[in-house]
Amino acid sequence: MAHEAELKALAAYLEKNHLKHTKQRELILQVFLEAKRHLTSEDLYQSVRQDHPNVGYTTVYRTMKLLVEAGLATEHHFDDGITRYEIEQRHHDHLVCIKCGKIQEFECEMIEDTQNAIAKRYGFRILRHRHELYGHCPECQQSES
Amino acid sequence: MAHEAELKALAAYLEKNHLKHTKQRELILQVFLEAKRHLTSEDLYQSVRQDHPNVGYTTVYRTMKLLVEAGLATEHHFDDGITRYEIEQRHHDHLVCIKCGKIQEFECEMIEDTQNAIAKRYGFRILRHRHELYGHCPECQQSES
DNA sequence: TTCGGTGCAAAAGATTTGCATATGT
DNA sequence: ACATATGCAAATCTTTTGCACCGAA
Repeated sequence: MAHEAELKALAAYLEKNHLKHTKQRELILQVFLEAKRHLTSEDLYQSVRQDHPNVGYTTVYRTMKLLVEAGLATEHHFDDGITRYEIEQRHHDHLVCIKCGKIQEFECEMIEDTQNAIAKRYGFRILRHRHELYGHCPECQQSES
Repeated sequence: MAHEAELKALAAYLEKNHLKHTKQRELILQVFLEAKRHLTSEDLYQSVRQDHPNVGYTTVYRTMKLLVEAGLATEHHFDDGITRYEIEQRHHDHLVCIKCGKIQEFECEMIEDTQNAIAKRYGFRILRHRHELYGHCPECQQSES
């Protein structure tokens, strides 16, 4: 069974907060970690139900919130307004194809410096950010007339 | 009556597309332009209803989509997932206070250059982007213990 | 007169909540 | 045993749609 580290992190978080370690929570975390990134709640629900048809929507929603709290997942709202979850990992930003929906991640430290300068100018204390570039991916450019 | 330019732009758009120039459309545009930025549909609906209690939600939603089409407004999805509209103007990005909700706009050309470099690396053609910094505004930092 | 527009109510989609039951601790 | 978690159904919230009626072109 994979994802030892995450399972341990979940257990630690649950214990620390006097919450219970249930089959469902572990299961949803597993499915989430195994799946490709940027899942909607619906995606997760469907995947979970394949093996465990008795799990409800409610539990998926509640568990994803919990995983975000525990620092194991992050929530994203891209421009279509649908909530997506992603595995928490090193910070990065996104290139989103508005034709096929593909999401490409990228990292860029140079931008982070610039952000700090902007924040200072307005007196903000930055805690996090989003930086998303929308356009056409290479494949979709090919299929353009 | 203010906002001559926008009203004219609306009229031109309507005519070009064989759509009708109605009281409601003009009214909603007026309210939108007069209000402070980053309005939700709910905000708009409430404002419009103050003077014209007969206007329906439906019309507000439909009109805002139309204004976006016409290039008079832009749609934003910040991290709370609620759709907000903003007056279309020179491109800029946002600093969002996650305590009081204040939104500060900023512009930064340097970042744009970096974006182009990233896009080239992945072969994307960028059409638009979002860049949002989340944190605490100066006022909210003051009131921190 | 004709076709698009409006407003209501109902539908739809995503997410949350109430509650009785089930299950970790 | 006790407190939290679960799953269902119902409730919410935001946005969209169907439809009869209204109004601009």
